[in-house]
Amino acid sequence: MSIRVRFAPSPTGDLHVGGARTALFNWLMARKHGGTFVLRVEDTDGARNTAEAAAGILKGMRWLGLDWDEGPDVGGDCGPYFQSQRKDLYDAYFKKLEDAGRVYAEHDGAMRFKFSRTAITVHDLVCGDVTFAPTEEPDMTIRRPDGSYIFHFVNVVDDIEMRISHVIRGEDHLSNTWKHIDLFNAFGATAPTYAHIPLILNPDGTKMSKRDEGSAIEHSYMNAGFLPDAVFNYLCMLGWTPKAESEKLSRTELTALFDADAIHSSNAKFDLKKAQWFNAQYLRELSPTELLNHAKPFLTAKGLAWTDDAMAAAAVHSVREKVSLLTELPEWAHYFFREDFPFEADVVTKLKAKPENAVLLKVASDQLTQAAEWTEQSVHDAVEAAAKALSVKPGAMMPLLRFALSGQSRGPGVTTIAHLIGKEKTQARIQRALSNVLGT
RNA sequence: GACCCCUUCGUCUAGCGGUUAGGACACAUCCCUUUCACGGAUGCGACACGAGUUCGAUUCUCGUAGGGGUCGCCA
Repeated sequence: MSIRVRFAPSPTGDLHVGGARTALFNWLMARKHGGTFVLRVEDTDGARNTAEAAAGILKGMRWLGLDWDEGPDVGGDCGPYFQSQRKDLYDAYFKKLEDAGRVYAEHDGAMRFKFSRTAITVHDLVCGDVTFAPTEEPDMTIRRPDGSYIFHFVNVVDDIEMRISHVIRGEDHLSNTWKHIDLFNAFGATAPTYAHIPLILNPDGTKMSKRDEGSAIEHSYMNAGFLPDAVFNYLCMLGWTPKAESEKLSRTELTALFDADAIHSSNAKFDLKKAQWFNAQYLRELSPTELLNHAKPFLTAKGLAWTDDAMAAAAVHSVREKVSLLTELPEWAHYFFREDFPFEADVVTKLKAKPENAVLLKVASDQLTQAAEWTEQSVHDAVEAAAKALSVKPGAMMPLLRFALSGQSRGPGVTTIAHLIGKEKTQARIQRALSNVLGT
């Protein structure tokens, strides 16, 4: 039997970490076994669903690299993949239930499914066998008076029609799963294998909802400067521990290691700091070009522009280990992109602190002018020569140059900055610091 | 209220009857260092509680407490 899994979001809002991880585990399951990953949009609630939400969910999944084999935009043999377009099918299945005498009408026309009221056991890859005693709950409504169908019913019908072999979903569905099995039985169909994965909670242990920090993929990750690979990796670690030496694993490794049986059964609290740590790890591995590509929107959003891609790439690359999020890049690298960068207040204070600072800068400038070539080494040699000429340590000279060249008290090596901006700008910036800040 | 799931450092977790209870993030200190970081080292820090079973329980069983979930004409 081929592995067919699905992610079935309801387009009522943005893609959330919980949903994203559910999608991710399904994706991993399909990829690991060479199966099929189906994306099905459960938009049966006309009042709450929006096209924007559906588009947003697809966007988030694409960003995470969770490509689907069947579903919206890509089609497939079991379409359409929007439940709002499958009414005829549901009507046909409803008829089967009717013929079997398993449904009856309420006074207002709503239709209920008659439970079998037998003990039902859910065989779950994560939770083991969970048996529910014959229920005392009222029969469940599966069709509204207006003829539209309800979640439990369409979910089961589609899982049958789409030949879903494994249902990996949030643990919040476990308590209702016996109802689904009751329905599968009523249709004479075999229920899929279930795997109810633990929920992701807020740091304070409460249920994560749309408004909570770190919950929305687009807002908290895409726009917050995370790399998709890092989020992918971090989400995997919430509720599942691959048997590997490191926690930092590529998609390929994660796919090879994936094992639904090994998913935990206890909820996990979300830790933004650790997610950022993963991001920092991935950020540092990027080549200058890759880093620039990821950084572009964040740089331009801050008004930074450039014409030389190689230079811009080298610039962001030079500060890559200072940041853990792409959004932090502009504040660390802005002076590589503009000449009118501001001077930090304490930088001005430190420059003005000692009268001889102006002399140090002038001598350094003179030595730099004489440099025949412009490499990090030659810049370093020039600064050293200047220090020697004044009988001070290079360590006294470097900070001043840093202030002059970047307006910042922290950053990459001074020689790296000077080399990257070039000889002319280095000279000009020293002159500007001398005249504008020190007034000489 | 009924039913279901869960319970190891602050957080994510390893552990599957005998361990100095291991790792990662965070935090602290030190080293490295022209700054900030990176990196390296060290430290801090946990088996919810109570009964059993057993020669021996973090590990197995039951109970209690706590957390989460479900019981919709939401999904």
